[in-house]
Amino acid sequence: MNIYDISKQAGVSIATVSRVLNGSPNVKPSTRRKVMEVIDRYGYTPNAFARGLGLDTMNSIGIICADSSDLYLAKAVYYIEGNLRKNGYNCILTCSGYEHGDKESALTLMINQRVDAVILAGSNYIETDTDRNLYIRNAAAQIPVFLLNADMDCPNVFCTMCDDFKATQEAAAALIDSGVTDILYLYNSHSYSGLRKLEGYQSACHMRNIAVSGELMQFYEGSREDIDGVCRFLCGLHEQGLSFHAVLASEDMLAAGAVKYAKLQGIDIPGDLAVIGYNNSLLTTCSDPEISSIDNHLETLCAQLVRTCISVLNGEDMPPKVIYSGELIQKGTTRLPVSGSQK
Amino acid sequence: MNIYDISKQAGVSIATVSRVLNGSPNVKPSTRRKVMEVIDRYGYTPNAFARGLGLDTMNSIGIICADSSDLYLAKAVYYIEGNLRKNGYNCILTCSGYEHGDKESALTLMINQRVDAVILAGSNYIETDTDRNLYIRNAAAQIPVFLLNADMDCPNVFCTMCDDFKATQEAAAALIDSGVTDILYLYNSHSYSGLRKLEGYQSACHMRNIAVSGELMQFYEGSREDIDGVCRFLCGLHEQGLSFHAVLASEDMLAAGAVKYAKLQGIDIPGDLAVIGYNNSLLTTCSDPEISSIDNHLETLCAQLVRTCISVLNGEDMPPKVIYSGELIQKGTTRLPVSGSQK
DNA sequence: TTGTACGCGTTATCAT
DNA sequence: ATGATAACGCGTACAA
Repeated sequence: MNIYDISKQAGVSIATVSRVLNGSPNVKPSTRRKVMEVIDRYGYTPNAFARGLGLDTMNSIGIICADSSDLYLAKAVYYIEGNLRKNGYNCILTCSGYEHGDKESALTLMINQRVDAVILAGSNYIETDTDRNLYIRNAAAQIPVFLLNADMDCPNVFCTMCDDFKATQEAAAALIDSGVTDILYLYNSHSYSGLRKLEGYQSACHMRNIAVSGELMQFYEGSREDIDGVCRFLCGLHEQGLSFHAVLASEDMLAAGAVKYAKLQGIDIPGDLAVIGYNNSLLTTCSDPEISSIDNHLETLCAQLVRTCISVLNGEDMPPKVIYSGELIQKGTTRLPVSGSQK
Repeated sequence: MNIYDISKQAGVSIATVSRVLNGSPNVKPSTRRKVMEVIDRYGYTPNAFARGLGLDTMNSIGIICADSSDLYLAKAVYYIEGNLRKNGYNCILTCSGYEHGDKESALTLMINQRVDAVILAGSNYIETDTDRNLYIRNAAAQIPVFLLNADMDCPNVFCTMCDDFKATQEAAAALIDSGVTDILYLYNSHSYSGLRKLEGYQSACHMRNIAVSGELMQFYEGSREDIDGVCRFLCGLHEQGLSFHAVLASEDMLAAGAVKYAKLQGIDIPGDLAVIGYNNSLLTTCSDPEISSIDNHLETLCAQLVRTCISVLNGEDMPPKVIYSGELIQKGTTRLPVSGSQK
């Protein structure tokens, strides 16, 4: 069934059918009824490909993330997809992994699919070496690009992010103010936001006149799912004689490992070891005690990102950057006087 | 830049350009080089919409799941997407939620997008009332439908699943054989696989001549993310005087709640309470002790599902059902003599 | 080996 | 208010 068949059955031209289909006001009500009746009878829906060819859009938007099964990214994809669909857009999903080349080819593929826009979810799409971000710049020359939790100055690139620097800085400062001077900063990503968090930690130390020791900034190389690995990693540090009375982690999963470590070593939480995670994910409530964590309001971020996206596609002038604040949610692994987000 | 522009620049016809583009052998090497050179120079890629219109496919497949941020479904989406992409297909993702009407409209939308096939991930797409599965039957009349973890007899519907009945039955039997006669079965879904698991539990009880008490089969109505809610729920049962020395849960999240409950009540795990979850997800390792859980080999399932999908699209004759076995992975919340999967 | 011409199913621009 | 017809850009019979 195509538009010709419908037009014949309804005794009108294809132009009229098209008008009915697209809600044009220039159709006599009786004609509209007649056509609609035929459309309904045959359950006709216009061919999306032909429509796409004519309009040069199929109303679809690409979502690229490293790994949609990652707790945090999964949430992001979910929120973004839902919001986009509410606005009449389809979502083409690609998991690019963390390798540079794969990220680049994922983006190319997406553009060749002729999506209206592309969303890069996760800070890992921006690297410190600006040359390696060139492929995003090139993409932005063709379609608008939206970054979640990453920062890039480039025409047609729009960033929606949480101020990870400030959030981490405040959390670290709160820990210090509570009397802990040896905070272990634990991270597992060199991404843009990974570095911002690290800087936040360092900044807090400087502000409080505490020497930033290299040993207290530990990078965990293991799998993003290996909580036990984190536990072992910390036990290793412990055995090497490294002393720390707080763990500030760039991800909840690392914090969960820290809690396990403390239990294994018989260290009291939060008495002898405070633990703060990041993302305020399901992991924080699964752990015992529940993990204090920085919430970066992902749902709000995603809603805002999609709002920006839709507006840009509608030709509106939009700010290239929107920055939200994070917030420390205290649970069982800290006992800090005030909420870390109130400066 | 379109194919006409390229053909002019290369001094050939569009047919030749098309042949080069699609790797036809009937092109003189020198001509091919000449055309390729122009294509590369302009970075030309064929218009996907026009291609789609002509070929009646854009090589895209719809993935529908209730909630892509759910720990289990997120994994499923990830595995499926990766495998499909390896085979040259794009994935259009939709989260339908758990409401019947929304599931139906999600499927309709997908079909109108003219995807080559649609994958329904999660057992919640098949309901016990067969009338409510009619929309899937209708969809299958148009494109092949692939179900992950659900069972349906219908032409053009292909099911890839784990034998949840058997896995649960074996786990329950193992618990009983270890001396526990009051196993609390905890579940939160009336989906197809949810019921199969419940039946597995009941079957094990029957096999071991244990009366199946309605009180020992508890449905948790709260949020899928509220581990604390589960904990409170169990505390409530405890206060009401319900006695149970094992919890068999249809999902890891419920099991995590059970572990919390035991700790709160000072109940020894696994001594006085054994706990078994389902899915063997990240939650099992976050908990302390780590949670024994039934692994239904999701990655294998997804790989198989995609294999079937690709084969069907290639016109091969494929079995409508493929059923794998689950496997009990013992961790800290049980101490059963042998692996539950070896009967 | 290469080129011509048509079909794919829309939307949009003209007339009428 | 309605109809005829030209794009849209590609793949592909068919012809050469």
